[in-house]
Amino acid sequence: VTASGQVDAQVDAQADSQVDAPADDRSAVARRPPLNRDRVLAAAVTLADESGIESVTMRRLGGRLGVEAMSLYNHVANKDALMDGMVERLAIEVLEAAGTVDPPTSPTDWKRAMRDTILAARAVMLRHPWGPGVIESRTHMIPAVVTYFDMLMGIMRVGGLSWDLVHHAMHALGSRALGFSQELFVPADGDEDPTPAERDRMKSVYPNIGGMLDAVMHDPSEESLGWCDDQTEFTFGLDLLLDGLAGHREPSSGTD
Amino acid sequence: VTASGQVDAQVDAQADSQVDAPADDRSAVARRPPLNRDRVLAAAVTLADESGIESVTMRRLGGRLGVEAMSLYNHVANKDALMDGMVERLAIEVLEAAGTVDPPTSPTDWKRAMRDTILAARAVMLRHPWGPGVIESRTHMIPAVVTYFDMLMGIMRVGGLSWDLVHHAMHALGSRALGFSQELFVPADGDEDPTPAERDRMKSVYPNIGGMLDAVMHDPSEESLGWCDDQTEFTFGLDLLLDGLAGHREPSSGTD
DNA sequence: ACCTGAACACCGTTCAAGT
DNA sequence: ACCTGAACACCGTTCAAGT
Repeated sequence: VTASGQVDAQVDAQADSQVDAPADDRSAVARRPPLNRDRVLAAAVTLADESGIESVTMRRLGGRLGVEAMSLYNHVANKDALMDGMVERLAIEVLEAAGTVDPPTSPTDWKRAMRDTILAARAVMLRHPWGPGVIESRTHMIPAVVTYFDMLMGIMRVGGLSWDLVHHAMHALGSRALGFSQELFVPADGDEDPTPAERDRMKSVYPNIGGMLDAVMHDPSEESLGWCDDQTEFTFGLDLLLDGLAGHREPSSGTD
Repeated sequence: VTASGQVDAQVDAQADSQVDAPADDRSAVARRPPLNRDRVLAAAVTLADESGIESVTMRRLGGRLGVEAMSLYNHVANKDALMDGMVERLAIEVLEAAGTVDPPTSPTDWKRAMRDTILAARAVMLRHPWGPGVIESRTHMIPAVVTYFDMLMGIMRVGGLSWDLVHHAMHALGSRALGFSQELFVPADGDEDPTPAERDRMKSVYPNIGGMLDAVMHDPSEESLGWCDDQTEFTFGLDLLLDGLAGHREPSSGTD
């Protein structure tokens, strides 16, 4: 009942690069480079990207790596530590993306820099849809995430915001600082726009939602990707917060 | 291996009100009022309140109700439907709390009404700490939650906000509309304020967080419950959003 | 109509044993 | 040092059987 049939192709290519003799199972195991924490975490991230976070089980992850589930415990303390490691990898990716954003060139440039940085983080999250859920399930800090937060705070300090306001800002942004805002009731992939009949029923029970549907769906304005373009909504909320924070700056810290 | 020892006391009192003869197990089961969906959901909410959401398993919930786990499937389709039902109960509690808030008395009163309503919802969430997590895990709409959202939208319409702005507002508020903003890395109960030594180490790795700790912890301003008073931070972020939305109102809709 | 008992297909995790 | 195999204590869920 071995999982050797599922040995990761990339790993094999690496290990077998200068070996062409067909090997029996024992030597295959012996030749295989020993697992390490990094390879375990990378495989977990890939598995979550491809099949969703619920498919990341110790047994299935072991299978991916050509190893029994129990071997993983040599490299991560337990499943919780595995999840911490996945968030760590994700945060490192966020830091890399954030590093390509132009730092603020003047105090009044802080809002642009915050916006670009957070949207860079968002781009990473869109590549790893399991990110938000796993991040919010963590109960203790992950260093790379803290480093990212420290970076955002540095941008705001350049903008002249007081320590107290920076503190409020981090709380007000919350998960938006990392580029996501957990959507309530995200419609399933298969869901279509409501039919007129459904809209009628909806309007009788929920008059305001009904009215909104009529108004917002009627004019699919220029560049919208749909009547609920997530990117548009995200940036709207983000700008609302950043503009509000700007209004709370000390008068002495200049205008913008 | 029966769970009859854990029969809910309240249920027994109800069932036995006019029966005083000691009964054997068979008649006890026969006399017990049959379970129904409402009692199952109420027990699940109580169990989650007392022992946390992770303790709500079909087996344990059955035990609470003096019934085998499999009996629950007569009243809820599966565990997911059970969770939906729990959110439904929670949302009904939110609607009750929101119903005690004064409706807006004038267009300019909409911000006050939104604020009071959302803070009323927040009070309910504080009584049910499992609420945010379970709500965010739901993938389809729960009617009572939609009713609550419709109510919020009604308040904004009284305030003269356009349908388009109301739509943006609901997205911008996100989970804040329900009274919570998922805290990233909520410190464990046992965690104390960082010691000076920890602060020094922190300052060298995270200069901005370190600076903030110095500044914000130094002056425990008047009425704060601590250097990270959740209620203060929640209302700060909420006001930021509501004020920002007010700024987006059509000029024609009056001043406030 | 409602409930039970046994079973199934999964989990995370332990432990002793192998190399 | 790293990996395996068997086992344990849980899950959600099914199914046939009881009343």
